[in-house]
Amino acid sequence: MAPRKTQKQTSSLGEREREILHAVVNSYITTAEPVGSRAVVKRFNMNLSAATVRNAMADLEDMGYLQQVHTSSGRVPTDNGYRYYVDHLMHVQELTLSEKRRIEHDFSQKLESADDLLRHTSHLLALASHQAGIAEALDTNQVRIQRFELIPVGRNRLAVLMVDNYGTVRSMIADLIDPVETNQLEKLSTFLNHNFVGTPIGSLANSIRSQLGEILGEQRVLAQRTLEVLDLVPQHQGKRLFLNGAVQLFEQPEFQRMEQAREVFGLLEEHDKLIDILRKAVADGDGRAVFISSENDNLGIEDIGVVASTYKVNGEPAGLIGVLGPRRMPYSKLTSLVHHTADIVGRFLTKLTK
Amino acid sequence: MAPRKTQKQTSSLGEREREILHAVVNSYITTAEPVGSRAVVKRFNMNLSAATVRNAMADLEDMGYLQQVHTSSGRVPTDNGYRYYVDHLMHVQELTLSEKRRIEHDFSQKLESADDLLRHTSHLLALASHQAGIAEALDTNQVRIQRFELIPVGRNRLAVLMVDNYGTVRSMIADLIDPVETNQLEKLSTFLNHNFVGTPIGSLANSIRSQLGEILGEQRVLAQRTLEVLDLVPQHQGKRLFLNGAVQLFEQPEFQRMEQAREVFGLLEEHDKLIDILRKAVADGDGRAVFISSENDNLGIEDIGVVASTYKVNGEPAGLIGVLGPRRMPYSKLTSLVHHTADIVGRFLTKLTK
DNA sequence: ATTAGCACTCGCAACCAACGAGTGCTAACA
DNA sequence: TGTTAGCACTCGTTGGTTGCGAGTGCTAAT
Repeated sequence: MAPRKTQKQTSSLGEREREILHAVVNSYITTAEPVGSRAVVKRFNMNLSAATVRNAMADLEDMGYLQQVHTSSGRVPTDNGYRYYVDHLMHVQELTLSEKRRIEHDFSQKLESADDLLRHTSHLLALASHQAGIAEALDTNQVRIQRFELIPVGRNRLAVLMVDNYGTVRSMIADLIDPVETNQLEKLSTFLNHNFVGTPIGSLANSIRSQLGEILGEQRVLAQRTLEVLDLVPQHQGKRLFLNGAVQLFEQPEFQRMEQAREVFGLLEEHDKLIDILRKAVADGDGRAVFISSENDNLGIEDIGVVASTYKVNGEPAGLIGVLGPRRMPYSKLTSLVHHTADIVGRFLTKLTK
Repeated sequence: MAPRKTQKQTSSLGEREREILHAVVNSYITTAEPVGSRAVVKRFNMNLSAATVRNAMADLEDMGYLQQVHTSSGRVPTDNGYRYYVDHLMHVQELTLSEKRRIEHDFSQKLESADDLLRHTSHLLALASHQAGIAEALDTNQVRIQRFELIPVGRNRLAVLMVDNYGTVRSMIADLIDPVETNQLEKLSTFLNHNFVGTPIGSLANSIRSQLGEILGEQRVLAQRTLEVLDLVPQHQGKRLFLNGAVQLFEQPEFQRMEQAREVFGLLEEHDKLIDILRKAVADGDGRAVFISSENDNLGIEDIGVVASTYKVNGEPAGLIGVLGPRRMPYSKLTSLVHHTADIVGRFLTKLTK
């Protein structure tokens, strides 16, 4: 057992400090108001006087975990405060069994396609968290072509069909100049199935471009046109991100000021940045993480928090989901919600793959 | 020529009143501030005294075209005022040739699929109008099946392919219990192509359900499963609405107050309501219209305006586009922007159909 | 019919005082 | 030596007062 600390230090916290920091963050998370020493002893009926707490809070401020919005008003957690809270203090609040059941049930209804499932996920997260719910579409390296089919349609047109390992069919139509000849078609089809089955959708275009030479000699026009069409695949992937429940952020007191609100909504429209944030949140650690506002960020957004988690398909990381809200978020509930949801999403997606 | 009016009347406006109403609305549209009598004579240097204008404005208020936000402050247009302005007063500000060119050019880049085109439209509208841009997806009755293809995939799976008259291919996969027999497949395929080609996508499900009996006897299992899959088509249509540029609304002074902003953003998330509004706007008239806030609306939203237009494919109305912003909008520019864009969208979509 | 003049209204910003929540510090206490 | 009570002080918030200015409606003169 470590010797009891009696000296204040800037590096690590004593039991009392931890307790008080915990109380402050908790209180602030629920009330959104700066919390003073008296409030702490009352709400958490500690066996301490306000003055003692006051001293401890002053220390916590010195150490950078708390912050005064102005001289002589209650304290508010800093980024570091949240960070410490999330990492060491909070009791993760597991979902109840019935909540888990409901989520599970919710998903079992929605097994059509991976996209639908993920769209639904963002919806569910928004609903359950009262924050903005985010779900990234499947990583394009996770989605692999399983089979090509070429089908003549009408006279001069060719339907190119790709079935992926999630059972989704992508299809597009190529306009040809000359009518299709069946034996050429078969050759091309064999060629595609032989060389590109198993290729991740994300790298299909490059993959094909690099092997273009091999085939061009023989069946120039047909092949050329077909490959041009295949080149378009990635765009046809559709949106990479599903987002839901943004309006709920208006409820939060921190977004009552227009500036803030505008910033956040601006961010929410920039899907690339959003994904970056999720990715950054999850970068270190075990793929489940909390991101707090301006922790080493480069974007001008203050005062947001994110809880994110990677979902895995067949054991492989395949995408991200999460919720976004004000920095002051009920992390203790949200982490379990998000992580558990990620697990379920992963399981159902895995079930979809063949 | 009608005899000059010398008497005030509540029914129709004299030349002076019209002029002044025009001035007030114009001024308010650009400045967003209540406009007083003096401001009118100054900004539009009329040969009248403020007092005279004052009287006229009082009359206009009696007639319900103007409104005072409080006793003794400038006037603001009422719904009726906007309505009169839009219908009788404003000079539609045609797009310049270069603007038209740019729009046209913009579209010619995006000829992939109808959905892409419409997504792009909402984007373009948002950009050009500085309001929220909206584009409804193609009417499901406009999209007609042109050809079915059934393709065995692997062992027990069947890909169902539908090409529509826009060249878009819809495809889904049915899991079968028994391996596919080729001759059954051909029969089913012929049946589908014979009976359902030309059916609008929107009514396909019903159409098929009603003719289910005819086929079941012969090839029960295969047919059943296939039709089940086809039943899902409408959901696979994806979102019915494309929306863009909502953030820009934050710039508008009328949405600085949180209440308003929240209301509008709430509305923007309810795509069904949005479509209703567009539809209502366009219901009467020639399919091009302006909708002003609470004109006979049932939803609790105040203070919005909409400019909408129907786009036609092969002469048939096929969907709606429009912009949404505060009631105080530069209608004279926006109407031409929206209507012209609708024309172009229609033309390009028509080009897509085969 | 139009205009000038004038008293009046009302929102808005500035200022002020009172209040109260909360602090830091000091001195007393266990 | 850590804890507590007491107290003076800070600072945001609230509510009331005031003055200003934009704009009006009305009346009387043109």
